[in-house]
Amino acid sequence: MGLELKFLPSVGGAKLHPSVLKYGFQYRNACSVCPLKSELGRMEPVGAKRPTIYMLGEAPGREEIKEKAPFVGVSGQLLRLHIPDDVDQSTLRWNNCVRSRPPGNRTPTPVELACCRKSVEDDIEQSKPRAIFGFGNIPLEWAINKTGITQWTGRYMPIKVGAHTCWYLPITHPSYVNRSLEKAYGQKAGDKFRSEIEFAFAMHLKQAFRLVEELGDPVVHGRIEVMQDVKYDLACNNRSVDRIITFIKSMYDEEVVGMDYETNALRPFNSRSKILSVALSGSKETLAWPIKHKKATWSERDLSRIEAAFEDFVVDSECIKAVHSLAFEQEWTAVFYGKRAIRTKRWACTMSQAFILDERQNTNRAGPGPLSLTWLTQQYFGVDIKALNPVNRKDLDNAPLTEVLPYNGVDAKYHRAVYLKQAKRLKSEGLLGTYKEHMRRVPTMVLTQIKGIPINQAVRERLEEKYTRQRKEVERKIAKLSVAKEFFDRKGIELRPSANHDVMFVVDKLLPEEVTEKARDKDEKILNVNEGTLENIKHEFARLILDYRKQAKVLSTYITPMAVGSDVIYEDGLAHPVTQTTRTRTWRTSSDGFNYQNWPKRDDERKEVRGMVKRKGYKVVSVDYAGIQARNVAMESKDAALVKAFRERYDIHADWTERLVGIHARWVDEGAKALAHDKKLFKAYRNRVKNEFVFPSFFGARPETVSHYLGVEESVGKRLQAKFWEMFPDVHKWHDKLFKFYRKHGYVTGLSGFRRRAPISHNEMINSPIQGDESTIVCDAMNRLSEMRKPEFQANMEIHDDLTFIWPEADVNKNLTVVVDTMVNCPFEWAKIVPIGVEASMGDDWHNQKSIGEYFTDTWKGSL
DNA sequence: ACTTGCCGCGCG
DNA sequence: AAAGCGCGCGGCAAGT
Repeated sequence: MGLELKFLPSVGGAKLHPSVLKYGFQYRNACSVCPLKSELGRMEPVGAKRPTIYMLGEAPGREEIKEKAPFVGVSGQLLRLHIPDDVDQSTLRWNNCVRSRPPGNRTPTPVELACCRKSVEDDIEQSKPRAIFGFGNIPLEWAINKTGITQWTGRYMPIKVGAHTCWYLPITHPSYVNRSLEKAYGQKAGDKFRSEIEFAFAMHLKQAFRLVEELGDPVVHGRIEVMQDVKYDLACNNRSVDRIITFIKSMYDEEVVGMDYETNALRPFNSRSKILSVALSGSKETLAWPIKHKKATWSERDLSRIEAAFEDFVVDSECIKAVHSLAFEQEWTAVFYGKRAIRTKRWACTMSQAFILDERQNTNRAGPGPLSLTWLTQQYFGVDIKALNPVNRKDLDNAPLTEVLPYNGVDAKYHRAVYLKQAKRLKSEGLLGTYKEHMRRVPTMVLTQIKGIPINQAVRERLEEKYTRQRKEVERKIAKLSVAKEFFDRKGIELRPSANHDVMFVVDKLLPEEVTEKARDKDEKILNVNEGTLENIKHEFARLILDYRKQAKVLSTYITPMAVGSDVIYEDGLAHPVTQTTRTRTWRTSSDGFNYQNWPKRDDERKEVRGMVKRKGYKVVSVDYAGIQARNVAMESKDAALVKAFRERYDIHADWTERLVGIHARWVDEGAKALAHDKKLFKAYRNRVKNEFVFPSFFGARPETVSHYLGVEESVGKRLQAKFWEMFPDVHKWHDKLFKFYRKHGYVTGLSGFRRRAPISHNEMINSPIQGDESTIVCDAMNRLSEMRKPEFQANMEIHDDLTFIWPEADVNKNLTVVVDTMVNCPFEWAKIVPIGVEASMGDDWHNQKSIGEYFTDTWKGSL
């Protein structure tokens, strides 16, 4: 790496921050070896000698050096603008992680940071602030050796700087706010914030000042506190049995017990899957012991005694069992100790707590995020317990027990500790009810995961053969095109239809005149080669690429991964995808490895892949809520016209199709004439109105956008939408109300009580309650069915508005009656404002389903 | 060899 | 021309 270590002195003795240790650097003579030593004007910290808050930035900029004061440039002005008026600024002290200016305002290097560290640490140690506000990623990394400021902002944690313990509050850097303004759009007139990022920044800053007043004294755990009272027993002899069983028995009397398994696999469904060790943690002591770890030398009899005692504990004990990622722990518990153990109400999940307290996370980012135990221990105890213990997590079975067991024990101990911290916060923030509703989902989803999805391999093989053949045919056709030969001549490699890079080259360089205006942006540039672009290219190549993608997508995403021996098909022949409940920012579930929620359905040919979900002698029955999101809009807005529409079965879309023709006949040139007598055509136009006007309007689309969708002039779209709001005024008012609520509280919430926190865009504000309520209704029905504790009412799949079951043919009527009854009788008072409807379809597989009935709350008589 | 980011596209 | 929202996954390119 490019670290210039050669000029760094190597002297031992001083207490070093890990990031400094990493570079083998010592503090002595720091300034004389600093790469920035020749830069002009080293800054001194300014402000209060004994500050309440220490404002820590990244490095001085040009203005700061000129004025000899930190935070006076553009970013500093923005920051000062948002410091609440009631803050006494004479109690602040200002400094940067690097005190000289890196040339061109570049990010300071690790060496530069290391050089300044001692001086900044000393200053904090001497000035003893109650809290440090760190602006941006650099101070965050400086403080806790972790990055990800957009996810850390708005949180807080105890931190130790030198000998001084205080709070650390990460906040985004004001320059990030300034940059966000360039991209911001749709600002409301008279709004004091120029973007939602700016609003979030101001809110987090205000909240930080408030927190400093409210938080108690910070406590940071070091290695000694982490390991304290963590015991383990690896002797595997008679005395171990007594000790472990006595300990397990003592846990019955605890209020809260931390619990943790170490396993050799993520899922318990294969014969090699085993629980390696177990740890329980009570108020006084934590104990970890081996189970099936390679190095465990239990006699069969001794191990079965321990297992029996533990099973009794899991099934019978009244204490709260606190784990991290309950779904994971319950899957293993159910498979190894029985399903009856997981429906007790005394489970707690620190990951779910964290999700309810702050759902913000970047699901695209690899590595531990805000819901990980790593983050939580950092946040609540100022320590990363994973970083303290270097055991190889990926191969615990081959790690020595002297590493596995302490690791296991520390985890269990902190499950308990983090649980207690978060339980307090949930209570004080009024989120216990939301947490409880969330926790109901976990055993339900776990039981669905265990139930699994049957994949018919004969169907799969036929599909694989078919689509492989079709893909090859398209490949051959593409290879024969002259542009493919030209591509080879120009690039020296064969054209790969799967490489968009290659497709772009052909489109851009070889077919420029084939590309219609529509496929270009205002600078005549082709921005992408997606479906929309390729459809507008009048050349065989574009058509063939689209065809190729269809075949390839279906194969690689849906068919090939379902093969026996792949990582989604287990030894039982079933797929066991995970239905995640702590992932989306709207309270929907998501489906993981494989994603059963996005299997083809709309495309007439490719939807046949659903035929793989099939079990001989069984029927696949899907029951979906009809138009649930539009009903959610009615529930949220209580708009009289919309409510009436649902009660009287008035078809909004059909109505507005006719109105649209009235206002703008040109839109339906041929359609206008057909409306009266051509049912199929009318349906097509109704569909357009539904998807391009009615729904987008409910969900916050601007008139410009719906105009574009419909292909009418903006003035027409504007007029049309104005009329639409005349008909549904309270929907429009509800949009506005959401915005006001958000600006007041910093989050939006649905009728179900979940929260989505800043920063969020205007349309996200509207959408989140809709999706949240939708999910609450569907998952509640799924919960109530699951809680009947009969396997037939445990859904195989949940897809946002749909529950799917796989039943023996003879049982369908009996079972479906119960499912429909449960689904239409939604217990939430807020949902009762409109009738809810479900539609059931049935088939021999998931593909060949036919509608078998529609049932509504207000007409349901209790039988099919 | 592995991670990360982007694109493209499947669903509600 | 076009931001209604929410996801997961496969392929490729580029970085380490």
